[in-house]
Amino acid sequence: MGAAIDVIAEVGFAQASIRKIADRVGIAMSAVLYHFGTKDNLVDAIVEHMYRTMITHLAPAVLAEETAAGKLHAYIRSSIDYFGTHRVALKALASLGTTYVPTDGRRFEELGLSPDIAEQLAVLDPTPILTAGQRDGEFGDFPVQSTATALRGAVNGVVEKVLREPGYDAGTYAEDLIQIFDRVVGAS
Amino acid sequence: MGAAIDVIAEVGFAQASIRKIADRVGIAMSAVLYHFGTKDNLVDAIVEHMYRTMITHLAPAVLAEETAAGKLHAYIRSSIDYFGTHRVALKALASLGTTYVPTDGRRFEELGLSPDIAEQLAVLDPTPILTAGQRDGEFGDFPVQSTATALRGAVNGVVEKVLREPGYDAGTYAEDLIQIFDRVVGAS
Amino acid sequence: MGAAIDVIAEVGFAQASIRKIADRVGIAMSAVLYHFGTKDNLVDAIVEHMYRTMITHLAPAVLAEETAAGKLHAYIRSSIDYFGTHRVALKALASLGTTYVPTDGRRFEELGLSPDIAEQLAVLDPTPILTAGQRDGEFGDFPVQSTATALRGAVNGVVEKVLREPGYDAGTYAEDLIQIFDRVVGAS
Amino acid sequence: MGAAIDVIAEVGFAQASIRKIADRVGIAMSAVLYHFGTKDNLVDAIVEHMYRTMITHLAPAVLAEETAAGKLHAYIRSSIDYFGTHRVALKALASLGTTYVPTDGRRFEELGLSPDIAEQLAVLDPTPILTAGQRDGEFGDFPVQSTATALRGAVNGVVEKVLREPGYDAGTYAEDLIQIFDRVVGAS
DNA sequence: GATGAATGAGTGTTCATTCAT
DNA sequence: CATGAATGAACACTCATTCAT
Repeated sequence: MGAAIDVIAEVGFAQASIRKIADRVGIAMSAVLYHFGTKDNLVDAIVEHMYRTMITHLAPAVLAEETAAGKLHAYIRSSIDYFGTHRVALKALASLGTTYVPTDGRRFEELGLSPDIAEQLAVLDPTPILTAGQRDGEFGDFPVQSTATALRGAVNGVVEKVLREPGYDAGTYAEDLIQIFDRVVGAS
Repeated sequence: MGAAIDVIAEVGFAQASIRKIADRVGIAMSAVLYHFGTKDNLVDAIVEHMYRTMITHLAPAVLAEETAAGKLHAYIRSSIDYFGTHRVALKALASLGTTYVPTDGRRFEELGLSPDIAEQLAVLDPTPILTAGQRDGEFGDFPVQSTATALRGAVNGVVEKVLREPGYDAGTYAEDLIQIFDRVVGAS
Repeated sequence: MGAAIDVIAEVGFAQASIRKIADRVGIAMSAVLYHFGTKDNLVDAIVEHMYRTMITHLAPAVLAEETAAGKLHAYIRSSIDYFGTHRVALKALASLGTTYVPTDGRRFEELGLSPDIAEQLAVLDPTPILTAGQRDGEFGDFPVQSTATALRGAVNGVVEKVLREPGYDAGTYAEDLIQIFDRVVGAS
Repeated sequence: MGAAIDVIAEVGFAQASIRKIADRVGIAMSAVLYHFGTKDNLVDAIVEHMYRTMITHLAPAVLAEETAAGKLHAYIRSSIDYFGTHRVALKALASLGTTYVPTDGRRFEELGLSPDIAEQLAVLDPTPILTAGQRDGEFGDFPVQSTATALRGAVNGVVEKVLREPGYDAGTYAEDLIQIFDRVVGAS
């Protein structure tokens, strides 16, 4: 699976044949299919694996914080840190997201989403943080939904940057983003 | 080319064979290759066409404004308006961006970029607007580069939203985003 | 047709498409077919043209001689001279001979052979010269048929040489060959 | 590979598609590509196989002889014998030689030439035999290079004969050729 | 548990030929 | 007289999948 992610990131999912993946590990192509049964299953497994990795990176940092501002900062910092340190996996996921169409009816977003994952995945959504902060008077007045969307976009924007400019300093961007969104939510 | 964009948007570039594209128009597959010569050329033409459409949508609105704030607002409004009204083309472009690897050495970003297009394309980058606004005292203090990246991310974020939620109200998001970034740049 | 010969010689008949030939002349591909009707007809015309060129090169020299030895020497000299000076046409003919299979039932040898050509083409066969020389006592004892075959092979051998070694000195080979076959036929 | 040779001989390399070859064996076209990977590789394998067959036919007979005359006679006899009994393979090789252009940069002559083959292949060249015979006084005076070229041409000439006249008696030609070239080299 | 052989569907591309203009 | 558009057949090649071993 590690090899699969590497290959997908390198050549894109469209060109990532099972044979190439197997060759990288040094086993026979049919061995891959023996284990996963189907290419769809392989993709499923990959996506699920990525979700889990992401969650274990992000969740603890956010949950450790008490205040809404703390959670917000942790969300931004750990997300961007994760994006900065997992470029290969990210590139693979980006390729999958726009390329792969499951043969069964499912949409891409439903892949690898066992119920427990779906639950924990909520941590990747800043909306609840913003809502709570506003409700508790910690934040000022601002449009919650749109700000959440903007925040997610701004965070994801670093992916593109990072893929295009290998030397990009994601850390600085994270701190700047914290300052920017503090201003937006009017953190007191 | 319209058909090609549709097909790519629907099934993704990886599954968008020339045959499927031709079938949609009702002509022979070889007729497509007769006109474009190569699948690469077809992609080139598509990308260039999209860039042109985008530019004709965005540039006039931005250039019509005098003040940096005006330009910023126009940039956000027209971008999101374009994204909201060209979802299919956008999905196709997204698929191309992550899937397509030109057979010659060029990188994806260099596709369809005749010099005149590259020049005009600068209007899609908010950085010069922010820089000018700050220099002329119209805006306050904020990290220009990171804000530009965040803004682009926030704007692009609507693409994802719009693709996932067909009924999404992009107009409201645009106005919210204007308000959000006014606060960030400290527009006086 | 000149262009056709050039193209065939350069890329071989298998890769010599009508379009490439037309491009070289600077006319439309369909114009070629307008004149020749069919690729088969084009090949026919080419082969016939080559035969005519060959005959006009070889026949006069041979016919000008009175004695069998003179004819033999002229045959060798003019053949090899022709091969040395028409390498391109020769290469094309070689490619055609081994590649082209007429769609109608005819064999390759029957191509471009109008009756008048077939008649004159006899001059390319050394057999009658050898037979006459032996009958008239000018030559000694030797197996006519096999010597004719060997002579033709030896003469044709220069084609291969000339194609492989661009600088090959065909003139010397011709004189050596005359000496060699004088010895064989026991020319008095 | 046997089937491939047959097909190439019958319809010429240009028309010898992988599908036709596979059909003759009764397997799927993709099975051929599974084993050879590429049409180029298939041709490589064929050419090498032919060289090996040729060498095992010719080399022993020539090497068994002690004298230059003996070697010369063996060369002529075994070459023509091989040509007479391997007409199909020969026709295929002729077609390949004039039609096939390797996709990588190699020239046709470099195909299938592993070093060991190249070494043994020297036996197909009569030049060393002639040189040695002249040096040791066994042969008289004659132009070595041109005679070698003529001899090779004369030997190859039988291929054409044999392909055009299925009943041609190659054995007699071989004996005649021995007699002819004995006269040329002035064998004592 | 793992593999190599084999396959059929599908890919982009080339080509000679037709045809309306 | 000549052309550009269009086509169907063929091509080499890739791929996920099956299956006997």
